[in-house]
Amino acid sequence: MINLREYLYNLVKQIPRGRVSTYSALAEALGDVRARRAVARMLAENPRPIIVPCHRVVMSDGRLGGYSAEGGIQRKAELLMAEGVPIRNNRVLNLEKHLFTEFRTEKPLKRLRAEQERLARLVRIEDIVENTRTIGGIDISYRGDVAYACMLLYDSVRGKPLTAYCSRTIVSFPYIPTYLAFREYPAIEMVVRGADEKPDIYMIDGNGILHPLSIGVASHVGVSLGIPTVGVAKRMLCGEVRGAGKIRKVVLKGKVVGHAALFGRAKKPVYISPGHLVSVEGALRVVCGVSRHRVPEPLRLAHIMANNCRKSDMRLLPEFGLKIKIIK
DNA sequence: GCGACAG
DNA sequence: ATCTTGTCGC
Repeated sequence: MINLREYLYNLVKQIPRGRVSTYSALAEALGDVRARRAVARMLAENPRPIIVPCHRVVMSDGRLGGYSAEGGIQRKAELLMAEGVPIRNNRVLNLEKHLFTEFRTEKPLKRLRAEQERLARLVRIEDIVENTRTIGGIDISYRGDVAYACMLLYDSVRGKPLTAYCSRTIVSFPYIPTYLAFREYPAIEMVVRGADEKPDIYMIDGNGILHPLSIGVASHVGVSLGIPTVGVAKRMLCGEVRGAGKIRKVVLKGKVVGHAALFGRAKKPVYISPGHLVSVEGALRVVCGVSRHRVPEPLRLAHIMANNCRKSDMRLLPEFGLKIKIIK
């Protein structure tokens, strides 16, 4: 996987002295304006200020934005003025005149988009599993760049958890809306491949085909590993909710791609969509079968376990009376 | 105040 | 997702 962070830092080095660029322009140079917040985050964590001149990156309206390096925003203003960029009231004057956007770039996010399009063509929305007796709920918790992933094997017949598989990995790819899978796939793959039990279906925290390119993290994982997956998200990424009642349809580009469902005493719905090798109705059925609270049990418990992994840095104590296995 | 795009 | 105290409600 491409190191987007270093790629960004190299783009920032292209901004000449006396010029400035913007978070959006850099996101565009990475290949998608959706990455603007990720650009801001990565620059906030810039380990080599001045060498990577992130002080030359400002907001689209000319305001300076943040500067978390030594000296703060005052220092950012001083550096820019010393380089000949006029600043008044923490704002770049005549931004157009000083704006640099002519980056030499291969727009790496475009390649990832192409990869998503390739995977999207391989998604199969049809039920291949008769009985989804066991479900593997997968969730990830983070501390900085450390990802604690948990797959919780859940017995949907007896309504109880069986085993928790936990792993710890380092992530480098930032969170960018619609590119979530590139951040989470490695950790998910590790926990799926490392487990010595195979659930009948996997439930993943995030969307399946309820995604602008029909390839949310659940579908991405399903196709990449050839496993049946269901996506369950707590917030809406795209599409429209139609109808009334506890279970409503979610429509995207004129097609029903999932459901918005209220479980327990929830006031906010969860958004259910097929990942791979399951139908829209099949995905809903699987989730309904294990839902007592807002979030379905396999994911709710996986979430708790992943959090425990993070807080204890993997020094886990037995909980819920289930088996815990650490994947190395 | 609006826009506010999963984790 | 994470940063965060006490507080509210079932």
